[in-house]
Amino acid sequence: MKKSLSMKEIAELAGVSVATISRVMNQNGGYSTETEEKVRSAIKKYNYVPNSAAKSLRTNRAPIVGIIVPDILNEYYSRLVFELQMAFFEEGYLTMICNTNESSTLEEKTVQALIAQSVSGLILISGVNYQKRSLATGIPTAYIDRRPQDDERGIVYVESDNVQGGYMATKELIECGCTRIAFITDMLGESSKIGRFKGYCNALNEADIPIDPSLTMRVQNVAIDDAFQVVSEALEKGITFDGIMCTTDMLAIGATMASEAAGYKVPEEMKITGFDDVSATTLFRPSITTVHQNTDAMTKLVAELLIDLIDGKKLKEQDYTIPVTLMKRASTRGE
Amino acid sequence: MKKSLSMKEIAELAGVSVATISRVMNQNGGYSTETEEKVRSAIKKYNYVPNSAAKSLRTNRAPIVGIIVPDILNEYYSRLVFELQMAFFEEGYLTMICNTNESSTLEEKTVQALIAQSVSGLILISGVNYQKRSLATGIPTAYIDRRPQDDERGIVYVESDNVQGGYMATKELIECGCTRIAFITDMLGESSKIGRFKGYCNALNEADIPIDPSLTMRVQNVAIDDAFQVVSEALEKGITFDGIMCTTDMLAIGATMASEAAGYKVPEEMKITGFDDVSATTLFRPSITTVHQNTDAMTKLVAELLIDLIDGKKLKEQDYTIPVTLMKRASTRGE
DNA sequence: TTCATTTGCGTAATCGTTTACATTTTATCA
DNA sequence: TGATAAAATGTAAACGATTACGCAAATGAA
Repeated sequence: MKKSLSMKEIAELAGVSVATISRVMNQNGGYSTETEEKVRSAIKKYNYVPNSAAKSLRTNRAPIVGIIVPDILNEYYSRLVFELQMAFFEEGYLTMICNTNESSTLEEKTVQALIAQSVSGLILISGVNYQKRSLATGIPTAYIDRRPQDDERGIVYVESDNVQGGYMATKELIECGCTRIAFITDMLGESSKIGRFKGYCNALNEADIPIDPSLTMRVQNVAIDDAFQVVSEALEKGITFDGIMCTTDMLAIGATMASEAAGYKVPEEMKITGFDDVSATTLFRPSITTVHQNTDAMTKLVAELLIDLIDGKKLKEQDYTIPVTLMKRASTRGE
Repeated sequence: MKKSLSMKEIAELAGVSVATISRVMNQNGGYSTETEEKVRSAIKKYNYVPNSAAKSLRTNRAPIVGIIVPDILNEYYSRLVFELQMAFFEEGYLTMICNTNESSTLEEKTVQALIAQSVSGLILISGVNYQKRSLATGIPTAYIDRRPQDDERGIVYVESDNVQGGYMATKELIECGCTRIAFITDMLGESSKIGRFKGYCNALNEADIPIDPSLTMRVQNVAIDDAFQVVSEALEKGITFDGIMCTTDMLAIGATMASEAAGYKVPEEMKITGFDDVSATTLFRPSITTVHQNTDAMTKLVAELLIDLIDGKKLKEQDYTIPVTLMKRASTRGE
């Protein structure tokens, strides 16, 4: 284990003081071009790498941002994480990506651990307001995709226009001739899902279709099997509907499978929409009509906001909503 | 910004010295149960969180392991990363997951950055031997999935039995009646792909089928479109074959689409196998016969090995191969 | 030339831990 | 009871950076 040289040693080798090395490293000025040259060549020659623990200790901040994600196996979230990482790397930040598996206890532990690492900032996909719980006080924090339930507009938040997305998906079903439209979601606790439900209601109201509570179905996980089961049961029980709006693509795929298994042709006798536009929507037959979230815009924006926060800038706006796009495919319109 | 208390302050509040606090925190012994109780309650009461930068500075090691992954949007890799993260979290390590997008310059930068963070160890999915390049000297390192090309058995490495996997997939095609079997892969530079090719050759040899170089096709990326194109072209050119062994599932899906587009029925007239067993293989119709990698065993093992390395233990064995399983599905056998 | 500024650089305190060593307290035993 | 060993606790020096402060030399104005 060849330990790397410290600033002090480099200083001796370069014939200057540690202060000068530090100044050159951080380009703080207060040195001549001549000295700078001397220092730079010593740094290069001896391959000096500053000790970031010492730096963090002194400056009370590491060039790292923590990212809390509930389920990295979900393609939508892994896309978010991927883009976040790229955005931060370009700005000189490393990211610690932490998957919480939708477990709040694991999430809390992880946030603790990240804080202990004195990360510069936190990106959260979470329904918990840590600032309020005074866990993350003082650490710049921005939320994306999910808004904490107990938010009082104190947080920085970026989301898709879920209401609009829910509205567009439902309207597509109506336009394609559906008159009884079911709604499937996992827990309605997440703000994004609530928005989608609101959009669903808006579209129905606009078309003067009454909202039938028996057509709202809940599911434990956003998994194909869960949707399959709940749709199969509803159909068996004799509940009738000719369209299903699902709050995720996996639910839509499960719903399609169940409909077909029960003898309904999709899209002829049953039309279905998803949400997120993951790759499976075009791999699966019929391809799934879905709402595309502009993750690229979302992640770039939230990264920018967090960095502004870290740099101590005041934000004009704390709350952002990004437009979505409807992708019309076979599950509503056929090939 | 409410700064959290330091050990010194806690010490005063608890009426003991910093050394005692430290001893209790690290359970180093040398304190009475009574004192321990006093310390613990103060820690809890004032919500003390140790500063990890200071700790790292002193101990010269952060409880973090870096993970380099080439493409986190690839479900196989995201599964690997997910499991790695869980395994390390359980052992008290946080992970810094860094996606390199298959770019070697980005990869190098990232490794540099991780080292500067004084991570305790590195998990690499990479074809580059950083120890040899003396970039990562002294940092415990383990490779998974890809073996560095210039390896001289100096590294710790865990992989699937790719040769066996390639053999099983090809043999399945032969058993199902194929006589001219194509092979599609991306760059053959990666050790895993080379192994799969070797398995393919082994199976053909065993069945006395000559290896026809015109049946080996290369593709730029492991993307559906790339496979679609190369298979379509081959078919147009009049190259004949009745089976395709693909080195990833996405290639298999693309190959299937191309075959069907060219008028071949899968599996009746064209049989296809994939590799990795991602979820799309069962979503896609026909479902894809594929080789399942035991990622759970791989990640648990590599995490254990790296931690042993970090703890300074000697490893009995440096090189591990994990068995794979063939998942027989519709693309070779029909429904 | 003289005094005031500015510039360049070094000294040393500091961040919050760990830990070797010193010191005090308690336990053990003849 | 004393002497001695063992256990519990405290003191202070690191770790490697940043930075306030001070001093010397260079520059400029008069």
